[in-house]
Amino acid sequence: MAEALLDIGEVARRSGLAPSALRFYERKGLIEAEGRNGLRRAYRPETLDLLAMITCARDAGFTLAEIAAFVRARPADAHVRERMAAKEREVSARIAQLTRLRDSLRHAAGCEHDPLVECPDFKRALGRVPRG
Amino acid sequence: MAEALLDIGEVARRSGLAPSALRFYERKGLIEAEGRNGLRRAYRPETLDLLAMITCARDAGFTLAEIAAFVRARPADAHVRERMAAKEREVSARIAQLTRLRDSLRHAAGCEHDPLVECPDFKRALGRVPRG
DNA sequence: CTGCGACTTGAAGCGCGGTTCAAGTCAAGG
DNA sequence: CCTTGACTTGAACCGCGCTTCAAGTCGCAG
Repeated sequence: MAEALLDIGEVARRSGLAPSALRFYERKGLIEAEGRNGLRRAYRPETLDLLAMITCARDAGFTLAEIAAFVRARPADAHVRERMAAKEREVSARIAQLTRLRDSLRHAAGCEHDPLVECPDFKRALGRVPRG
Repeated sequence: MAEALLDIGEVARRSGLAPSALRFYERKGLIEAEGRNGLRRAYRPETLDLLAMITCARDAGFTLAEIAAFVRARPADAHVRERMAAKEREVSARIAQLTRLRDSLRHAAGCEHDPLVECPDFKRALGRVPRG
């Protein structure tokens, strides 16, 4: 099965990540090479799925350290599961916030207020009136 | 009306941002002080609304430079309006992505796969199969 | 053997979004 | 007057997420 392994260059091309980024992720414990072809890192094909998940989570605003914790998670690890559940709540909150922002942008595109920022609808859509 | 202006300290307290951040935002063109009390920056109360909007957008993943462009936008500025519309699409895409991530997390919390990352449902929920 | 080209390493550098610092300035109070 | 305390400044520093660089190593073709 050793021939099934992918060279770092191939993984880079297929994942859209730079080789330097892959090595960086390895240092951070996000991925690991299964072996080497000479000096070249050789990755299992599943690593591509893992990288897809990593970039998705990263794009979603997770830090690489957080992602590393997920990546190493095993089902037995109730502790990590709880962190996942907490993250789910975080993501939900983020979605709600982004939804408000989207609505604000949608309104702003057709609004006539001069310093757009002071449009009452725009402000209301953001829903933030802490106590200022 | 000069007495209606707020000291930087007050703005910092009410907005939840550090004074250093407010000065940083000023350098970046996001906000500006209306005047000074001695050396102290004095802000108009509306600045608090502006800051609420700024932090919202920043938390949503916009760069300060992007936000600065919005902040300076005027209704006549069709160019900026288009960028807002484009941003709205971006935000929508982000919401969709986060929704997928949330569903993945939700599933992961109860999944039995050992390296969680390799759970087929988890992967499918991420919906990323570019061509790898 | 001698290139060549794609990889290897560690270390340095970068852009972002700030914070922290030293040194200075101001208004108010004693 | 002198102190106090909150501000002022520019410059340095920080953590993150990488990229870039110099120098070295490998497999393969000719």
